[in-house]
Amino acid sequence: MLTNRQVLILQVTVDDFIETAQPVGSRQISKKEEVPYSPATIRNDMADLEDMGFLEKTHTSSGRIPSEKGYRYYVDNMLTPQLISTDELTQIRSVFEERMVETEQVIRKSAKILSDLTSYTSILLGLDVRKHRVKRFSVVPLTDDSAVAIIVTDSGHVENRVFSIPESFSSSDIERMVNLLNDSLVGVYLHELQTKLEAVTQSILRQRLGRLDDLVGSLNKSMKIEHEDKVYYGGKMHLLNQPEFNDLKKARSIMYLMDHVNQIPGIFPVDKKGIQIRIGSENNHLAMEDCSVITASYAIGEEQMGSIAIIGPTRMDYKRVVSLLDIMSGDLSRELSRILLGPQG
Amino acid sequence: MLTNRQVLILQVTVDDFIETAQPVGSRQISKKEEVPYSPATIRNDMADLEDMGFLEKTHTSSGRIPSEKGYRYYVDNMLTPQLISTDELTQIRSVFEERMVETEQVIRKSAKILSDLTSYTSILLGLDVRKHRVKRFSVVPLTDDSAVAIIVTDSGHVENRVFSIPESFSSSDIERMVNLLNDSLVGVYLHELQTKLEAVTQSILRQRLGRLDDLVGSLNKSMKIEHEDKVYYGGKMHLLNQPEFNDLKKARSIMYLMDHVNQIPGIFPVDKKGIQIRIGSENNHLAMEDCSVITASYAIGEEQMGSIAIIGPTRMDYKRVVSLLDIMSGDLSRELSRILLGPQG
DNA sequence: ATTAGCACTCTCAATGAATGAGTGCTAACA
DNA sequence: TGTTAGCACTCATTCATTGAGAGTGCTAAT
Repeated sequence: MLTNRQVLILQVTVDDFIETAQPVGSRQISKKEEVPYSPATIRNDMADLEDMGFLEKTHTSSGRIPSEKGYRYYVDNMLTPQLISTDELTQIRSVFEERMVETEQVIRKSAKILSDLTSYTSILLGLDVRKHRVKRFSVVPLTDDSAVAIIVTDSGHVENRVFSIPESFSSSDIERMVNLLNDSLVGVYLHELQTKLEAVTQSILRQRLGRLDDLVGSLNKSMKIEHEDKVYYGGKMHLLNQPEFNDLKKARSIMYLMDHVNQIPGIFPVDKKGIQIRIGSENNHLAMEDCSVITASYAIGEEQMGSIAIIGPTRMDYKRVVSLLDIMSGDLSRELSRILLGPQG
Repeated sequence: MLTNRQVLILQVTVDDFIETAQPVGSRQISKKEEVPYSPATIRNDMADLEDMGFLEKTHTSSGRIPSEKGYRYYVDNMLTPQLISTDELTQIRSVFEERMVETEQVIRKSAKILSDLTSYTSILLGLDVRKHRVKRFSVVPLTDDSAVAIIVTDSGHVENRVFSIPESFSSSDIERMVNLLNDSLVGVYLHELQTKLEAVTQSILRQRLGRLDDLVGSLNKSMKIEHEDKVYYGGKMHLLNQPEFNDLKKARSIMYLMDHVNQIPGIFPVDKKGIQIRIGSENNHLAMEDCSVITASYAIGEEQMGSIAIIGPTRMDYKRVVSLLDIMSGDLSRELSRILLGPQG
């Protein structure tokens, strides 16, 4: 159990280190107004805090820096929400004021402003494409043996694929297929599309509707290309400005990671509601050892749709980032709901 | 005018520096088989080459490195095409063997293999979207007051925009607009779309076709969002592995540049046919001072469509890169032509 | 025209001393 | 008994110095 004084000293230490990125010494802490103790007293407590694993030293006679456990304690127990200046609030709101119609545009702008305000890197995991439903299916022939299939979803998202047309299919065949598919695909979730298409093929075979199954099969094949979820970044470079990434090797591996976020599953906690904080090794990835990730989810109507994250050094300004993310995820949810569900929704 | 010996020495110097990234000394050159001169002789010639601006010293008593002028001479006069190993050739060909149907997929893969083979960063500027022609225009209503407009081009590219429907337009109104637009837009180049849409609005007004001009106006507004050309990268990280970017500041600015290529016009010579080489400051951009860019264009049928570029340090392996780009641009043109024009084209 | 020889210059890595921030411990103090 | 002052000690950092090595420029010999 920590004494009150120890809690105070831990808090001041973390705050100071977050601000300066330098190991914090006892003398420095003692100088602060809110700490009425002498350096010697503070030294004793710091030694205890180190024994308990909340603080670390970089070398035998250096000041202390917070350990992951220290950050964890700080985040769990000391996070008083920070006031965001009205100036910055209006800056956020201004993004949403010019009524946009494109969800992608909204997300892009949000990523930008978030990284600008925090000086960290923001990552927005786009609308989870699988949760969209087919609104309309259509086909546009290109050449004799190829055509584009287009699927519009209820959220205005458009998926398209080129597929090849097996020989000897006339345009009326294609028209028949489009009608057939519109009948059976509308309302289907995108992630069910594959299965559904195969079911249609089967039913065609059963009903002996000519060789139409060939056509659907070809379409199905080109649909197999998986739709990866889009990832939007803001301020990738900000991370490189953090002093902890002065080491070129670290900088390289973190940049590499950023470029491959979508290939590495589970880097960001997507499903959970509310605000998540992962500190250092909690991210389960070597390159992220010195990073923390703060994630908030956003929703459309009642449905969780994606997440919005800030990635910064473990030494990041948790108070501020949490407050900003909180505001932003709310605004984003509202704006996207307006676009996709209409102003009444 | 350079003597034969000077030319030889310049060539050997550049080759050696490209290989080792270390300043080249007279002794080192004299050791090579193809150079039958003593270090002292070579020193004299090197001093002359320096006076003429082909070589530089990093400090008073270091070996020489090529200047930009030196590279330029090397590139213009000494580029014997390098033999690409059959091993690597098959590697390239294998990309194109699995008959793909999506142009984007082809381009993506090409970017990847190009960066893998060169260890530099590859950049493929996608099909110039403006050169595509409208094949079909259609609209899918989403809610009472919004809809998606979809334009399919003759190359299978799909552009889509959400636009808002002014109040009191029925679905039959929309249908009328779609018919109207299909009549007048099919065959139009994408870059003419704006002007064309305005012309249509005018003609609607003249013909007093109800308030349909409002609807077209709203559509036109959302079309204004410019279609930026897509940029595909391969091996962004490779550049960071080059010793010249060990300097964090340089690394940062080059990474920054890469992320904003599409915002900075003219970084890559797009229009020119054949192979272009830009060395260092010829790129007209501070962050690219230490980089060279080699560009090749690719075509579909007879039409120039985009470019394929390698960006590396000025000290890059020009011979090899030029040869690879040459092969690649040919293969890419052929493959894209096959996809978009059909096997006969 | 080419080369050997030599003095000279500059970088780089290693060494070591001075500095300073910070700790741990002990003894004094309230 | 909890807090503090004092002091010896540790370690990183900075700076100047030094020697080795690589390379040049010049001059004189071939």
